[in-house]
Amino acid sequence: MVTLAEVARHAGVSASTVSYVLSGKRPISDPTRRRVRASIEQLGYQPHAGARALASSRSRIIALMVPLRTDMYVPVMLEIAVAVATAARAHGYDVLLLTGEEGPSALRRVTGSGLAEAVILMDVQLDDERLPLLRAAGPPAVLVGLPADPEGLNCVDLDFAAAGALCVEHLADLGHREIAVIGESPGVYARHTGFAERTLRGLRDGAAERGVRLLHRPCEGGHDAVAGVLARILDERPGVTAFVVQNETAVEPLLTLLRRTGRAVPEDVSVVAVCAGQVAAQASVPLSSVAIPAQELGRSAVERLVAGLSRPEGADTARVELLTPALTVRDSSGPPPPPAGVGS
Amino acid sequence: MVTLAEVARHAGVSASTVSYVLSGKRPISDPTRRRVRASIEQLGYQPHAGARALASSRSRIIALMVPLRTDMYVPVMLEIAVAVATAARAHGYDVLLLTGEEGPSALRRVTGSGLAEAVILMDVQLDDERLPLLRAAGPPAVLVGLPADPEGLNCVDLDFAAAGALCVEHLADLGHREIAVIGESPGVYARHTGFAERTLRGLRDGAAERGVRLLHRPCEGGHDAVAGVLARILDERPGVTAFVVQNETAVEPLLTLLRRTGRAVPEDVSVVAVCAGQVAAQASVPLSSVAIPAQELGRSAVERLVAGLSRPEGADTARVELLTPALTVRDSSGPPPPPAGVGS
DNA sequence: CTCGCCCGTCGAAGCGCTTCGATCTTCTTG
DNA sequence: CAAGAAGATCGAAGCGCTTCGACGGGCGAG
Repeated sequence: MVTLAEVARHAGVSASTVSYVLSGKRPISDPTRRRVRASIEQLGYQPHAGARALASSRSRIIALMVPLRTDMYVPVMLEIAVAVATAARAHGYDVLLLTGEEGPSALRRVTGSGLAEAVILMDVQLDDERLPLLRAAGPPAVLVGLPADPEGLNCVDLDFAAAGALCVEHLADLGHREIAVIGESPGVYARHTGFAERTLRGLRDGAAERGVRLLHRPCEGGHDAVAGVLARILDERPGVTAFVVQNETAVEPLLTLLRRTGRAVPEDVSVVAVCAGQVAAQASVPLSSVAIPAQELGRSAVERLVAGLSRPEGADTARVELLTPALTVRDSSGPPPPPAGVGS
Repeated sequence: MVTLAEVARHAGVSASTVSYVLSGKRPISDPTRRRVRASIEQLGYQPHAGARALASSRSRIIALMVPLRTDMYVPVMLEIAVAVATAARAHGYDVLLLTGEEGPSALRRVTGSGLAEAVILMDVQLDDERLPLLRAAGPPAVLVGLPADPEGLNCVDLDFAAAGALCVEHLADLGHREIAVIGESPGVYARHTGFAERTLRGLRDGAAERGVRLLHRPCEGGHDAVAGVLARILDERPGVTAFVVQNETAVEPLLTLLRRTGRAVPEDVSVVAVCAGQVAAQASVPLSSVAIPAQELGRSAVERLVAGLSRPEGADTARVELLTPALTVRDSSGPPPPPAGVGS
C-alpha cells in the first residue's frame, strides 16, 4: 500500500504539502502541485480511509437505513436507496447500508463509532422509535418520510396529502361522486406509517370539499386479497364509479378483477393510482397516477445532509420539505357512465 | 466522545488491557475483565471505527455493488442486498452500498483506501469488466452470479440451467410437446447476463432431451410489450400449450392476456415461472414456479467471504456454488388440452 | 537599502486504537 | 528449594493522515 509519506518522498516535498494539495486547505504553488499530482498518479496513491477519518474525525460516510419489511412496494425503496448512493458519491460520500431491523441501536453504533457522520432514515413511522435519539443532539439526519411531530427534524417527503387531494379533484372534475380507495396493507396503517395516513387525510379533505363520497379500505397485495376487498366495496357501495389505489401490488389484480367482472376502464369505472411511475405506465391499462418521486427524494435527502455537514456548525436547518405531487393523466380515468335508466 | 484511554483510567488498568478485553486476543483475568466491562458500560464507550481500521488494517466493512438498472426485477435485488446486510451484521461486518454505475473504479477506490476489505458483486455479466481486477490479486470477493469464466473466482448463484431444465421436465411430464419461453428484456441478453443465458441453455437442453419443441422470445416488461410478443408466438407456433416465463414484469400481463383471449390457465395453457417466489404466489393464478432464493444467495455470499477473511491468508477458496433449484407446483400447470377434434 | 508582510512550505504533534515485547507474579517441577 | 514456565498486565511504538504554528525568502513600501 502506498502512503502519503511515500508520495511526499517521491515528489520531494513534505507530507503536509501533499496533504494540502489533496485538501486544498492551503495555497500550494502551481509547480509543486503539479509535481505532487504526478507522483500520486504514478504511484497510484489512495488515501487510507481509516487514517483520514481518525485524523479529521470525518468519515465521509452516510448511513442509510432501509426497512426490510416486504409489505410495501420495494422498487421504490431500492430506487431511493440507489438515488441516495449516487447523490452521495457526487458529494464525495459513501453510503453504509443499515437495515431497519436493528432500530435505534444501529444508529447509535455507526454514529457513536464515528463510522458514519450522518444518517438517512427511510420508512419513517408517525411515532418512530428512532426519533428521540435524533432529536437528543443525535447525528445530523434526514428522514425520508414525515413523523407525527417533525419538530427539530429534517424531513423530505412527497406531499401525500396533496397527492390524495389531487386524485379526488381529478375524479371530481370528471364528474365522479362516489370514490373507493384501495389502500396499503392493514399492517402499514397499524404501524402508523406517515405517508399512508397523510394520503388518506388528503383524500378525505378533498372529498369533503368537493362533496364526494369516499370509502377507504386497506388491502393486502396479491390477487385474492384484492378480490375480497373489491367484492366488499362493490357490495357496500354499488354506486362507486372510481377507484384510487395506493398499493402497487394491488394495481394489476384490481384491473384484472374489474375486467373480469365486466367493468371497463375507464368507460365504466375510473382508476387513479398513487404509486411508482413505472408501475402506472406499464399496467395493462396505463393508469392516471401520482408518481412517487423516488430519485428526487433520495437526491434531496443527500443534498440537505451535505449542506448541513459543511455548514459552520450549529446552524440547525431542521426543516420539512414536501415535494409537490403531479398527476399524470393516462388512460384509466374518464367521466363516469351516465346514470342507469337514462340512455345515452 | 469516550476513548479507550478514558475507559482504561476509569477501570484502573492500561489501555492495552482494555483492548485485550475487547478483542480477547490475550487472556485477561476474570476480575479485571469484569471491571473493564463495567467501565465500558458505564461510560458508554464505543471504539472509534477509523482508529480501529487504521491500527488493525481491518475495516470490518464489506462493499456490496448493486446494479442500478431497472430492466431486471428489482425486489430480488433488494432482498439479496438486505440479506447481505443482515448476514454481514451477524458476523460483525457492515455493508457499504455501491452502485454498478461506477464500475471497476469504485472497487479500486473502496478497496485501495482500505474502506472495505472485501466485495460482493451482484448482476454479474458473462464477461464482466470488473473481473480482471478481482482476479489480479484483487480484494477478497464473491460474485452473486456466474461469469463465463469463473476460474479463480468465488461465485454463488442459483443453478439456472437446472432451473430451466426443471421447468421443461415438469411440463414434459404433464404431456406438453410445444413450449414457448418468455424471457427477460432483450437488453439483459445483449449484456450477456449469465443467469438469463444459463436458464435458456437449461431449457434448450431439457427440451432436446425430452423431444419438446421450444421457442424463446425475449420480452420487455409491461402489458403492451408482452401483448406483442405473445401475439407473435401464438402466430408462429399455434400448437404451443405451455409457457415458461422468466421476467417478473411479464407475469401478470401474460396471465391477463391469456385470459382475455379466452385461454384458461391451466386448462388450455400451462404457465411456469422462474421468478421471485412472492410474485409467483401472488399472481392472479398462483404460478407453478422455480423461486430465486434471494435470502440464501445473500447469506451464502457473506458466509463465504467471512470464512475467507478469517482464514490464515492465502488459502484461496475460489469455488463456484450453485444452489439447487426447486420447483413449486401451484395452480398454473396441468396437462395440455386433448388434441383438437378428439372430444374428451 | 532595510523593515515587515505575505506566500509557500515544513516539522511535529496528535487522532484512538492495536500489538509486540517486557515485566512482574504466581505456580510448577526436578 | 531454586529455576523456569505460564499467566496477567503494562508501556511504547506505530498505523497514515490532518493541522497548527513556525520558518524562510521574495516583494513593496518607507
